[in-house]
Amino acid sequence: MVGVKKEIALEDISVRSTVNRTAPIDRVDAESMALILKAVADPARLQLLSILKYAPNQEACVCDLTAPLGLSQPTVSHHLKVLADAGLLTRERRGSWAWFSLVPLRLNELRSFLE
Amino acid sequence: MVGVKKEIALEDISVRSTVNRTAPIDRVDAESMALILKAVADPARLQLLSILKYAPNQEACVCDLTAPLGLSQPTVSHHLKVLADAGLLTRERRGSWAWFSLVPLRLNELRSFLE
DNA sequence: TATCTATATTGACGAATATCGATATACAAT
DNA sequence: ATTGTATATCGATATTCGTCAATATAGATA
Repeated sequence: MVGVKKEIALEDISVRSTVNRTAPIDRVDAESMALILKAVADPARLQLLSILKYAPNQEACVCDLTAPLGLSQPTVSHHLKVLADAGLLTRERRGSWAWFSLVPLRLNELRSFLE
Repeated sequence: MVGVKKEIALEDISVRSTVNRTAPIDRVDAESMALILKAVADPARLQLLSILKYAPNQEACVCDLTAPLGLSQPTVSHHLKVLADAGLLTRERRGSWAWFSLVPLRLNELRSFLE
């Protein structure tokens, strides 16, 4: 498994985590939630989410995001991919640009998990 | 700075993160929030928080936590320290035992940050 | 005191992560 | 086709993280 990138299977989280709990989560559910939380638990990625939230149409392209973060273009691209893989952003190509948007439903899952 | 353990300064987060935002968070605030999110973004620590939530009095000692997690005692102790350093748990000694409790206020900060 | 038990700390290890420069790819426009 | 721009991927590196075995510490009890 060396060098194999882990992608998040969205179904793993979406269904089980939103159930009203009556008992502690098991390891499987905990690992699913940890995946989405890890995606958010980074200062650069928190800034990206926050910038998108306050952006017109809640969307932006990579070129608008490198400057406010003070990070290189590859690094910003990497963080956007992590967020997209976690289902928190969607990516849409328009000409040369890649536009990223928030996925409110996914963010709600995060919120509702924390009750 | 090699080998120096980072501890979270609770004041850094508690004040600024609960303010109603009108603009994207800056790097400093993002780093503060990332600290508490990192503490939560681990399957073992999510299980610990969840177990405590459903425990009588929302508290438990280390000896009750190693078995359900399937991890060694030092590892569980480590995770509890991470959560306590993030202000999410309090530790109280009673005789030989160390009892850990949830800090609801701190968990609310986490929730309210995600709006 | 000595001993037992519960918890914390240390030291080490492999795995994962954040970052960048260099490069590849995709698309647009000449 | 060529050139230019925007984005993605690759390769490397330094750092952080999760885990355990071994050990240390704290407190209870004999």
